Amino acid sequence: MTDDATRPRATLAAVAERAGVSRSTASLAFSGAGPVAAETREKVLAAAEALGYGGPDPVARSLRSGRTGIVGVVIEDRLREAFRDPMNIPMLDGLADELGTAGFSILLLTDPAGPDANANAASPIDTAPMDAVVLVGCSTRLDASVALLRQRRIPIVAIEAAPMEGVLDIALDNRRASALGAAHLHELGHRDVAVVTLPLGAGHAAGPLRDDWEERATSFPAAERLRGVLDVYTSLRGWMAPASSTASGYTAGLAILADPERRPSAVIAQSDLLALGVIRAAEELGVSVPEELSVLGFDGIRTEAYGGVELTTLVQPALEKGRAAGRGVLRLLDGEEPQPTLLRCTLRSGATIGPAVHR
Amino acid sequence: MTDDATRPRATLAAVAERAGVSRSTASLAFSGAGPVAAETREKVLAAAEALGYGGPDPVARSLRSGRTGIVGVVIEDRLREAFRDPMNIPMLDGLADELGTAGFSILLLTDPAGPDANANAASPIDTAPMDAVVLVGCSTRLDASVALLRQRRIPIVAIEAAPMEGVLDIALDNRRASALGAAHLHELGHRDVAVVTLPLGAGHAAGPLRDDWEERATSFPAAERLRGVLDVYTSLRGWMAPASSTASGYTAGLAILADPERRPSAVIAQSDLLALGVIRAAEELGVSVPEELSVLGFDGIRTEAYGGVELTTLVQPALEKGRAAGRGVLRLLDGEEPQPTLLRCTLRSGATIGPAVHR
DNA sequence: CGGTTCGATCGAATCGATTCGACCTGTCGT
DNA sequence: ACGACAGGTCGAATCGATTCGATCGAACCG
Repeated sequence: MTDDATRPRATLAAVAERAGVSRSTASLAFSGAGPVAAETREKVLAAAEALGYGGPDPVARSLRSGRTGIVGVVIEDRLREAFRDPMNIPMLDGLADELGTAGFSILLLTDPAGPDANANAASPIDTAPMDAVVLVGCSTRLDASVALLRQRRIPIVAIEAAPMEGVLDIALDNRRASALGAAHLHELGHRDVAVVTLPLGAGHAAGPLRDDWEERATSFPAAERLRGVLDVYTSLRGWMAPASSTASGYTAGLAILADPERRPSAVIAQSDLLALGVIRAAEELGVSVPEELSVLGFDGIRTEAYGGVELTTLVQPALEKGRAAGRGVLRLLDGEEPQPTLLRCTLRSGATIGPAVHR
Repeated sequence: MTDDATRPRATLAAVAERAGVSRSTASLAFSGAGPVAAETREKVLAAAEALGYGGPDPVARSLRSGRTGIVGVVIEDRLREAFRDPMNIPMLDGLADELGTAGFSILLLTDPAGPDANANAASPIDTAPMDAVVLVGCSTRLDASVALLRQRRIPIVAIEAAPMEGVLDIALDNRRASALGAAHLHELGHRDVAVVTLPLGAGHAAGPLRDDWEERATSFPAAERLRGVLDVYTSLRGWMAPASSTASGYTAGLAILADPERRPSAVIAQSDLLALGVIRAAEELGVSVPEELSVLGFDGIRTEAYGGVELTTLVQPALEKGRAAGRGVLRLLDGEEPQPTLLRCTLRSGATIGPAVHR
């Protein structure tokens, strides 16, 4: 193998010249489109080998064909945070699966700098080469970039975002599911219930939920899940977690259960990680679950890895969410006009909910 | 905003014409390189606005400049598997952090099809546009692709791979660290020890470790960690897990602890997830840790999210691993010749190791 | 045997920008 | 008042491929 790093990279033109054919023929020999005599192809391949030519330059090819084979996935967080949410992984997996078999790769686009970012600095979202974009849990902070993408005629798919014009929506029935769970608790007699919400947006302080939460919320799914609970329990105690994690759930749990006199009979946690944290707090305070306290989760994580409690929770089809987004991307790239998708969550009974006890 | 989706995307040439300037001037107006009269810039920007021009095409720009702003990260697994390993997340985070501030984005490249893949089908690894590549836990299956990357003059950084010519190596002292942990157990009097290894490669069957493991191993870090243990305990019982997960650890634990007569005094698990699984198996069999059984892990995950056992384990600097790789990429792209990095793991004492009890 | 068709190859246009060198026009210094 | 210099603009080459239409022989068919 000729592997001379000093020599400049060979081009198709050089290969063609060495093989004694035209550039067009050399191109055909590589791409396989169009008829090329076997002998000619051999000559071209031999010349390529001799020159250390590694095949056509992807960038040049993209320029001509108008396709890069890249789909951007915008995750509005540091990766660390994004992957702490266990739902993002099967979602990405479904996305990668659907896109991968169609020959596309995923470009990870994170918000390079927080809310205080320099608005003038071009972010990769605005300048990366890609054929389409998937927005994951995106807030209004991205509005400018979304407008630019639209202008660049780049198809956009949004997962669990507030519906936007010209953006294919892949949604979960967060509100309905959340209401379903709440209704279940209501049927079991629970009247004094507390909710631990997901972070509603950067403008909020973690802690007791403020009355004006709705107008200040920027996270669509977080708000929807909360609305679902309020559809059933018009008034209740709320606590906003700073993140979807067991640690935040633990803190919230301690706060909610602190005063034995004012202890609710059930806690609705708007993610399973939060629920696990609440349960740990209850254990520590000597409150037994589900006898003295019912805990409802949301997401449907495999709890086996987290210590084995069998959560009662609303299971979301995370893998399918990613798959649906992937299929949406492919359809859009094919020039079709796919319909928005609404996926349903289902209540899975575990061992963390029981009838309300009246004290 | 003019947002006419029917009209073809505007080009810089169209903008220039409408503004009554040459293409070169229009280009300068956008890029900011070179002197442009304020008035001219205004004209160009106005024309762009009117035509719905979203800025220079990234692909064309890349072709000219030779830079795409993309770094490929090759993860030889489905994403699902890759992200199940908790060490990959801080690693990726460190990588994204270092690369992101330099303006690069990460292209996720997974092995599109298993070992049975059609070797002729061009994979994204071979055809994606990128400036550099980071290999994560790569086996010999990628050799052909690596050769191609080298031919294309694309800088390559490998994390925890067997050292390769022309590839910048970012390594962990897996063997030394593993030996360190084993030596610690030895000092505490443990003589009868079992090891639960990471998957050594596709050719192996999970279960009792076979004598010929070394020649068939394709996972470099897995093999190195095992060698480290064997540096101290020249002979011991081995069990190869099919994956680094609590479930696999649990299975391994049950198998190893099944016979009370042949129960080892310590188990060396070559990842923390495996260790947690072993501990759960021990709990279930009524074997108390660390009184009756010592368990050593490897990695240093935050166990708080997994149920709260404080593992004694070898902590690897996962974030720093990613950072080092990121810096390596940047140096290589600057034409420097960075040195390979060797990062050290440290033993962190938790509550899962105790002195050997003699029965 | 002439015309048609098919297979193989080539030339040239094209994708959408960047950038170097040339050119023109004021302005400043002496 | 003249040469130097700097700012502003433009033309043309360049990046590395793909692809359409044209060309040229050879085979095939009636």
